[in-house]
Amino acid sequence: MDYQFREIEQKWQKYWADNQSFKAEANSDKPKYYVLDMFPYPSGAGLHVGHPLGYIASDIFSRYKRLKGFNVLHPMGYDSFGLPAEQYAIQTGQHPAVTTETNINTYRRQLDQIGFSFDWSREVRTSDPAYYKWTQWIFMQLFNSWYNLETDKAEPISTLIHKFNEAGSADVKAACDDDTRSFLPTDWAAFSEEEKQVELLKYRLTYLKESTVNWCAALGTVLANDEVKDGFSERGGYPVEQKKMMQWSMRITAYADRLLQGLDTIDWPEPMKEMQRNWIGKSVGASVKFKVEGNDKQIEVFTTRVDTIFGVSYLVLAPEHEWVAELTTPEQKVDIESYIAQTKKKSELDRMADAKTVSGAFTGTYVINPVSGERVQLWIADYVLAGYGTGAVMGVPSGDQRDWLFATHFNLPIIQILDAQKDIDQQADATKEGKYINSGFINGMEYKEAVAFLNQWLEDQGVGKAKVNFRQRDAIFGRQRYWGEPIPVYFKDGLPYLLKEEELPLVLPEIDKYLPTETGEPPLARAEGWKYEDRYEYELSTMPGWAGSSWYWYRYMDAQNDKAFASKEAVAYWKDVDLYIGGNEHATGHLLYSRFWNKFLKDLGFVQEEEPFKKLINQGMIQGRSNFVYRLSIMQNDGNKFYFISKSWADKWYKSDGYSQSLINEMGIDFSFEGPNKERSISLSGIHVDVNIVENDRLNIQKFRAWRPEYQDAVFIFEDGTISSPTGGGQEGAYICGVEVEKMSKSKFNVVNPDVLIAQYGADTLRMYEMFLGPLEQSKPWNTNGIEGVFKFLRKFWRLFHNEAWEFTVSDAEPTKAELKALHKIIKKVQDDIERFSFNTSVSSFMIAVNELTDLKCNKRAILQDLVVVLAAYAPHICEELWSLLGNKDLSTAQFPVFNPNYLIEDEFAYPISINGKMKMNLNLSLTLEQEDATAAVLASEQVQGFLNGASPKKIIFVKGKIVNIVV
RNA sequence: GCUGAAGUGGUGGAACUGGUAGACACGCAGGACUUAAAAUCCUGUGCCCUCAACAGGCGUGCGGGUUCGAUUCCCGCCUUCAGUACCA
Repeated sequence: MDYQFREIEQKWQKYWADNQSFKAEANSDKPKYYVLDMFPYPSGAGLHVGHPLGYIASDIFSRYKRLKGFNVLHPMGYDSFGLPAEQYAIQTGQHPAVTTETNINTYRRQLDQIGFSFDWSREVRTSDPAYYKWTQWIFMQLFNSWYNLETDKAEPISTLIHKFNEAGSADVKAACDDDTRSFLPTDWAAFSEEEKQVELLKYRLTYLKESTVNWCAALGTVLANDEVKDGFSERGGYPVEQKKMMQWSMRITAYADRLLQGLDTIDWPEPMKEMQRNWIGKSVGASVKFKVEGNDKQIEVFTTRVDTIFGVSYLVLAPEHEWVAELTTPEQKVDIESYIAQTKKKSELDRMADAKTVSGAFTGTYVINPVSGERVQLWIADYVLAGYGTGAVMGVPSGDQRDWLFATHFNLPIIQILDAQKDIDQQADATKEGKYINSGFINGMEYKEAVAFLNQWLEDQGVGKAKVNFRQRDAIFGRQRYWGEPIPVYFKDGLPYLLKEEELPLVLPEIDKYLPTETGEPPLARAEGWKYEDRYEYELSTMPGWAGSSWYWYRYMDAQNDKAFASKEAVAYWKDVDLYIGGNEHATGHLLYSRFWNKFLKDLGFVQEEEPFKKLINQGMIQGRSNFVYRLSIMQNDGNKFYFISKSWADKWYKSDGYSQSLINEMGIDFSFEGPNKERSISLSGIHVDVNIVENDRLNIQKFRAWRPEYQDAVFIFEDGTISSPTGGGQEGAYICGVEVEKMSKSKFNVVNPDVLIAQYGADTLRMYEMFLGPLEQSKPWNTNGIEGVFKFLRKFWRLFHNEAWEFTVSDAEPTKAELKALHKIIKKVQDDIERFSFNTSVSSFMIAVNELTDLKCNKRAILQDLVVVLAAYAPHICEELWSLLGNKDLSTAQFPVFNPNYLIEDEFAYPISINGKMKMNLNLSLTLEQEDATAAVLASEQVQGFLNGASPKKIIFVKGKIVNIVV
């Protein structure tokens, strides 16, 4: 029979499901291999053709590893809490759990059709109480922990309490809030329970604190920094403002250094690591305190160039700095206030666009440089950010271009501090070369010496010290939304307390509608009678979207466990993710938070590895490829007329800059409008057309007529200039559409649904075609143009096993040398390609192999059986069918054929002969020949002599098995 | 501006450590089969000159360099995409 992909694919998908063919073994002698996909948020739109790209790649890898003898864990699940379901619930009143369930079913159906080897017995859903019980449990562990800087890890809060009891706060080195109190053990003992809790909260790894948050009024919730783009919410694009609120936070900054160091130990794409490094933003420098003249305040600044401190000619505060009002002299008050008013008006976007213009205002106050005792002016300026460092900066115009511009603009002194600084009257020179001048006690020193000396000096004087600063802030961990994990906390006397472990999960209560209350409280406040022990108010925020995804890979290891998030044995066996495939949009969100929670869980001994994802691959984005038809509209006195003109005519139109009578004549259009503004009554517009009725940019006229009622009688001017008959029918020319690459979206009619392609070509073709498209990591527009080629390949492959009458026929004859060579070439190629994630090149190689074997008319079992296994990871259905036709069972338990290099050994090679590096001809030479004999043979060739044309070779390069180059 | 990735035929792309640039596929053109179309199969296909073949010239964003030999290495520049944004 011909290749019947529909029946074959359905048959084997059912077989795999019925037999649980891809269930990972819990205990196995085989080495483990864990392949993870970033699990999807099940959106209402379902999968488009871009989503499965990474899943296909990881599936090929998983199936390959299985054939190579690994116990493979390859699970799938759903990140099923999230805003869209809730927005939909607000609009329709439908419970988000219901729509989520529907969406998941759609996803599952679509995923199943593609033939993935997921172990569905381990499926997880973050919105399932059996799952979020453990998300809540981890939250509780974080609440019950503090970060000990001495041991450099998280510890149970009990060890901190023990320290407080024994020695008070003195010996404690912790990652904590800035406003912790100093106390003796006797003070601690005398604290009330409430006071103790207040103090401990400042140390906990998740804590409640009044913080400035990104408040999005339109979404009614706070957003994390990585959910805000240019002052607008990433989702929806609503304005975001800064607002002070009591919020749960995660003390991720405690792990900043470890998150940074860990990057050097993992195999991730460099850009991804770089993004995380930038996000964490570590800078090494010093903090220095400047005394304010006539006030007992000290302004602390952070600098990465403490060595330039003698060059300070002014100090700047951020306009939002809380001391600004107090430190402004009465004379300057008007200036400062008008400047602040001015900066407040500027949105964040304006501030960015304005980066080049210098602005600021003098407070009238002076501060004292602690190293020189000099008094310098205190300014405010919006180039200083309140949120970074201390919100105060020292200005060193000779060494920093921005400071130089500021000083020049406001006529402040520019002091040279290094003898190597050049042209500082033209611009700043940030060199670290040379020796210090005008720099008091560091005069004559060099950079390294000066930094070390100053850091020590500042510390001795108590006016500063070496300091490391991070850009990263603690992560806000609460959303004023319904569809998320409830935070397992209740409040007693205004203080937060955890639920008992056995009270988990704290299940989301039912509410009447999914909106904030009239008083602005989160939706959970609507839940009637929802109180802890019927008395205490629960926390009304829910967890942010990233909570459930920050540990899910552990749940897959032991998904049904109700005693622990995963058993110790399961964690000990699977350890970490060997290969993680997903998009790079999660660089600073999910991937950072996951590493943070992982390190925390490791500190407490729940998991074993410092890093959860050993190797990471980013699949590129699939963009949409939109098609256009060009509609020529003619407004005439007797009504409007429309012509759809094919692409080359549209091109001509645009080239002639619009209206051209000669072009209109050429197209044979009757355009008899007379009067003024003739050219304005005719216009051309490109209109998006559904890509599903276009094939290879050629419009399917009939489908187009049926697409929209108004196109039913459309008139076309085809590529060859002929005009369609208004009623359609008959023989018609080609209408070619225009093309543009855009985001894949419904409104652009460029969404390609995998279901459609699977119906037409089958899952195996889709899988291979998605890989064939290009390197996995590259972004590219989706283009269905080449899919036929892949489908033809699979038919050709099928054909190898069948005779002219489509009867399954294989021979048991001994394979020839050429056949073995073709086979072993592909074995090696696929092995190498998969190991380096170059899936596109193996698809080409499969085509070559099948072409070769077709030419050889090979239908030998000895060859084809191995070929089936080699192709199995890419096109599992057709291979499983052929495998069973060959009389075998369960391809998933087969072994990948062993490559034998002997079959590839050649005794001759067609050497390319080049003259002066230009290839001229090929010459067959024995591969046993060495330099001397080979060159002799080359020169003896008549053809070579012909090319030399009498010239005598100066030198002959001979690279065995590669090339001969004759230099004349 | 900074950081990162990329730039190869009409198109997607290949060439893995410097060694035959354009594999494989799409598209296109021609042919076979067919009453016809579809499907299938065969042939050709980087560009230029040439009726054509032979031969030749030019060709991996641009300009240089290293080398017997560069898509690959080095220097400078241009363009596109992504991330980031006054980070002290």
